[in-house]
Amino acid sequence: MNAPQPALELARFAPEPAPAPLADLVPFLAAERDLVPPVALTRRLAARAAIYRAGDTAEFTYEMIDGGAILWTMLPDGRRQILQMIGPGDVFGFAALDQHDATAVTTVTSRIRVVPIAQSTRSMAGQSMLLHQALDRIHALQAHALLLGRMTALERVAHFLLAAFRPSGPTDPLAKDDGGRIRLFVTREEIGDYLGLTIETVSRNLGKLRKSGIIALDHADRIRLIDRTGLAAIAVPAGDHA
Amino acid sequence: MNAPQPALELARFAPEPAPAPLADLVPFLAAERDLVPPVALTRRLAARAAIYRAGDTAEFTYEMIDGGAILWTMLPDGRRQILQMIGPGDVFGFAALDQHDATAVTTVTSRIRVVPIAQSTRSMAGQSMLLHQALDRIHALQAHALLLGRMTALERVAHFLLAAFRPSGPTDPLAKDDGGRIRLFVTREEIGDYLGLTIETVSRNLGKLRKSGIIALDHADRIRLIDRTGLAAIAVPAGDHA
DNA sequence: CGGCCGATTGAGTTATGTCAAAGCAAGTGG
DNA sequence: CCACTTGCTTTGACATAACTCAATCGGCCG
Repeated sequence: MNAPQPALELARFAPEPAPAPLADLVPFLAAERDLVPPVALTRRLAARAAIYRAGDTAEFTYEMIDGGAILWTMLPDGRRQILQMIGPGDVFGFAALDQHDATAVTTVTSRIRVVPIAQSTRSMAGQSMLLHQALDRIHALQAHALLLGRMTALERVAHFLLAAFRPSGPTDPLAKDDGGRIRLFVTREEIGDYLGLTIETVSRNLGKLRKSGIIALDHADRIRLIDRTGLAAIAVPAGDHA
Repeated sequence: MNAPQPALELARFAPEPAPAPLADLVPFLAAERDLVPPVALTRRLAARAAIYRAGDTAEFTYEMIDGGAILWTMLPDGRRQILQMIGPGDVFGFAALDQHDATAVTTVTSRIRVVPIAQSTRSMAGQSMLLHQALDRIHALQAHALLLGRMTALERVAHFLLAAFRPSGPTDPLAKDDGGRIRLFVTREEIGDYLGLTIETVSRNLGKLRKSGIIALDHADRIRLIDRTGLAAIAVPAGDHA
């Protein structure tokens, strides 16, 4: 469980030519950000592009129009925890009002609306919106803490799948195809880093769900949901508690 | 790792005579909450008293004046995850604007300031305060996700101790005595449920830190910090990452 | 003093991690 | 168009950290 090979880790997580964070791509905003309200613009990003990185000054909030991204923190030795899978409709980047404490990277080609933070915090409506977003985030993080601290690998994977099969509501990092079949836009490693597991454990437990007839894996990233009730039963283990 | 004995769990977590949530103790606030600003009052609670429970209507925010509390969620089968250890200065109870998604219980005799939510959200200053509190919470929950998902038992215990030995800043569930010696107000079980470990693992790793001369355990709940640097080195494993 | 509750310690089990070898698609260059 | 490379996934064999079960210890309170 301890320190992996640094060189390898570095190669894996540092997008090689180190693409400039989005904030750098829109420096002109710095001048405009104190002007009239609707100062916001939409940018298109390629897959695996950094939106911002831990340590960057937090100057903007972002809204995922379409596409997907992941948000993560990591330990100095490279162990990584993915904190959120960002999908259409999600607002992010407001975690701290000074410096980002995590890194956000797209998983697929995405369109993102960029809004200066100052603009959001100025109006009552903006503040209220941010507060609601923040409370949602707290709720989700608390649920995730329960998952990371107290659930088995199988339960975690079931949870992930259940979220993935939600009818394309906000916060899914994947697009739903036709009836019940989805395409995953995240690798096993990302699923593992989200669930606090290794890729092998993720793979084995997906296999277990396949063998028990709850899902079908047409291909590594094409999954069909066969037995939603069964999946839900695993995700939320019934207990005779009051 | 699965479902423990329900009867036992129930007995452990349900404060026997089921004390009324704080909200019930101050029903008169319901009438006053729309009046002039400084409608807020301080209440004193005994140790192990419920402040609110998951499912209760969220009508108030709370500020711990002095004392301590823990905040938790649990699975239907009784597995519990403690989400926060609340100490003097901490504001809590605002996690959702409709229903509480967690349960808050004092660990020691406490004084708590109770403020109607409506009052906090009305003014710009109140909203701004809540937003800041929420962002702090997000930051802490993200750090905790990294701990739960990616750290070893020893690292988790080291983290907990480091937080416990912080100079009585907000968010410690324990009071500092004299130089470097603290008294813990939480049981091993609570530490375990906070760190995603069992009591035995907590105990063994405290023992390990004791044997390596980093802390001294005068008594189960009296700890002396001998080597802060050593403790910090364990909590944040050095890595040669960029 | 005796009982009780929490903590510690020991012994054995197991879920998950680690290391390593294939397997499989998709892409690339000859 | 095919052989090769590449990157991700799957599967197997093995190691181990953490859990489980159980006994003992140690304050504390009546």
